[in-house]
Amino acid sequence: MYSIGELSRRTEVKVPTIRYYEDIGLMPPAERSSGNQRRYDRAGLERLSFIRHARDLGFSIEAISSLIVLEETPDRSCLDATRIAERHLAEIRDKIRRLTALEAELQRITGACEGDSAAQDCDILAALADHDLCADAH
Amino acid sequence: MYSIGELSRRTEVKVPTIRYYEDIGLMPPAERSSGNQRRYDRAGLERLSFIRHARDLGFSIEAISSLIVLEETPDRSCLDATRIAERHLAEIRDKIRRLTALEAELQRITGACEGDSAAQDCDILAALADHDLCADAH
DNA sequence: CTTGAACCTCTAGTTGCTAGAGAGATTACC
DNA sequence: GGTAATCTCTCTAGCAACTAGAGGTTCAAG
Repeated sequence: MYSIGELSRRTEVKVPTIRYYEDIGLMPPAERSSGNQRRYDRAGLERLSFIRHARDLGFSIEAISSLIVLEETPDRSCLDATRIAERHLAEIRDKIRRLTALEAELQRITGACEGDSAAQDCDILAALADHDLCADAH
Repeated sequence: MYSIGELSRRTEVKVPTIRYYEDIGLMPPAERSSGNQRRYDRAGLERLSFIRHARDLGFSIEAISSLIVLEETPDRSCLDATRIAERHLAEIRDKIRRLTALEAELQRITGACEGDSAAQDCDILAALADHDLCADAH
C-alpha cells in the first residue's frame, strides 16, 4: 500500500491534485489507514497513471471520465474511445492552425518595428490599435 | 456618446466583459448618465478596440495592461512593447511545438485502433494506460 | 404614458488545479 | 519509549478570463 506522497512520487501527480481528483470523482475514494490517511494499491496507481497520461495528451477531465467508464465496461465497443480521441485530435489541429495564423501576424507586427523609435511612433502599438492594418481577419 | 450595448456591438466585446474590464482596471471607470448608465466616447471605443485586438492576438490581460501604459507614456521607447510582443511570440511558438508533438502522438494512438475491437483490446485505452508504449517522452 | 428592451449591481459558476492555515499521524532515530 | 521531523488531514480561498443569472432600474419609441 502506498501513501499519497508515495503515489505522487510514482506518478508525478502532485498530492493536492490527487485529492482534487478524488473530490471530483475522477479517482475513487481512497481506503484509509487507522489514522485516516489515504492508502492506495496497484489499481489506484494504474488509474492515476492513466489519468496522468491522458492529461499529458491534453484530454479534458470530462473526456477522461468517459474513457475511464469505457475502460471499466469491457464489453462495450472501442468505437467510443476512438471517437473521443479523434475529436480531441481535431481540436488540437484546430488550435495549431489558429496559433500558426497568430504567429504569422505577430511576426509581421514585431518585424515591422525597429525597436528604437519613440512610443508614439511604435509600429507594434499602432498595429494593435488599428485592426485594419492586419493582413487577415482574426 | 455610446451606451455599453452600442460599444459592445462596435467592438464585438460582450457587455459583461466590458464591465469586467472596468472592474479589473483595464478600462477606466466609464462616465455615467444621469440614471447611472455607462457612457463612452471615442477614446473609450479606441481603448476597447485595442484591448480586443490584443486579446485576439492572444496577449494576456497583464501584457495588455503593460502595453496600455506604454501607449499612454509616449516619451518612452518602443523597446518595451517589442519585448512584450516577442516574448509572446516565443510562447506561441512553444505552444505550437508542443501541440504538434501531441498531434503526432495522438495520431499514432488513434491510428493504431481498428475501432471495432472489444474495449478490453482497445489500443487507444491500452496506449493511455501504459506510458511505455509512447513513441517519445511527454 | 406605457411598454419592452437595455441597463444596473451583485453573487456564483466555469476549468484544473495551487497555496496556505492549523491540526493530527507516522516514521526515524537515539 | 520518547521526541523531532516529515507527512498528511480538512478547509478555505485564489488564479485567468470570463459567463450566467437574479432582481431591480432606466431609457427610448410610439
